[in-house]
Amino acid sequence: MTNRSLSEQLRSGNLFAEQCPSREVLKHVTSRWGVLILVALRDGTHRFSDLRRKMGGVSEKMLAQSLQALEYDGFINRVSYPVVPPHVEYSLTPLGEQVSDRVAALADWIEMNLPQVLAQRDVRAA
Amino acid sequence: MTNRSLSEQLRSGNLFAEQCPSREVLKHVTSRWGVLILVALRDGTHRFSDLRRKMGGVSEKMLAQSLQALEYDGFINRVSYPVVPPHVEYSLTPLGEQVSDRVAALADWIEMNLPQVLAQRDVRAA
DNA sequence: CAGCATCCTTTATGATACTG
DNA sequence: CAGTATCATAAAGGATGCTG
Repeated sequence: MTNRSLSEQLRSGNLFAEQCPSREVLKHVTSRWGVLILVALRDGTHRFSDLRRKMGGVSEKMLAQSLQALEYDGFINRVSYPVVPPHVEYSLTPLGEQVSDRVAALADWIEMNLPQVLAQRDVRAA
Repeated sequence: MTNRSLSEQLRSGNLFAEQCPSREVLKHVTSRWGVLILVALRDGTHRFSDLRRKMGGVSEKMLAQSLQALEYDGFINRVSYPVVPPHVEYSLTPLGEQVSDRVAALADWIEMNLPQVLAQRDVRAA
């Protein structure tokens, strides 16, 4: 018999291992702007400037950089139309939709439970 | 009639708003070590050094700092026993168990789908 | 053991200017 | 429009030494 649970047996990466590449993927997905990109793209395809307008506070540089990281991991598709002015569309890949489901579940929880969290802070501060 | 979906009506915070405090909560929860702490504590109460040993690569400083942020938000309990040498136990609060569920779902997805992600990278690099 | 304080290095992020 | 390049700053992270 084994001491490892089913989820442990199915696990191909290990976030608790210092050098595991899963940590880099986690970093991309949970990065400040990565989270917002993944959530925003659930509403469908977006252009660069649409995303930028939607996500309060991103600089062009960080948006481009975050998009590239997510594209690199295969979570988003980048389609460029060779017209002038340029037209580029970003969307979730099937793999991206899966992570996005999890990321959005977390993001939604935080948005909906923000009052409870802020209340907790006050309790502890008292 | 309304144009807002149910989830929008129930949303008390908005991560897309630049100054919304939900962004800080998200930062704590999705931070490099915050994620690992929340996942690790699902196995039950841990002492400081237990956590440190479990999480490959954390420094004392970062572990303490990350624990404080999560405690501040009310996600973890810190119980200190006034003995010598010191004995401190960390555990999830009910609120913490809820975020932890979402964080762990994301973490597990990444661990289990790491091969697919790495394969995607190769495809694009080719 | 469980930290905190300090100093130092590395990333992350931002502002600005420029280009196909 | 959709970026890239550069410069500058802030934040994250780490190493070391000290303490109740």
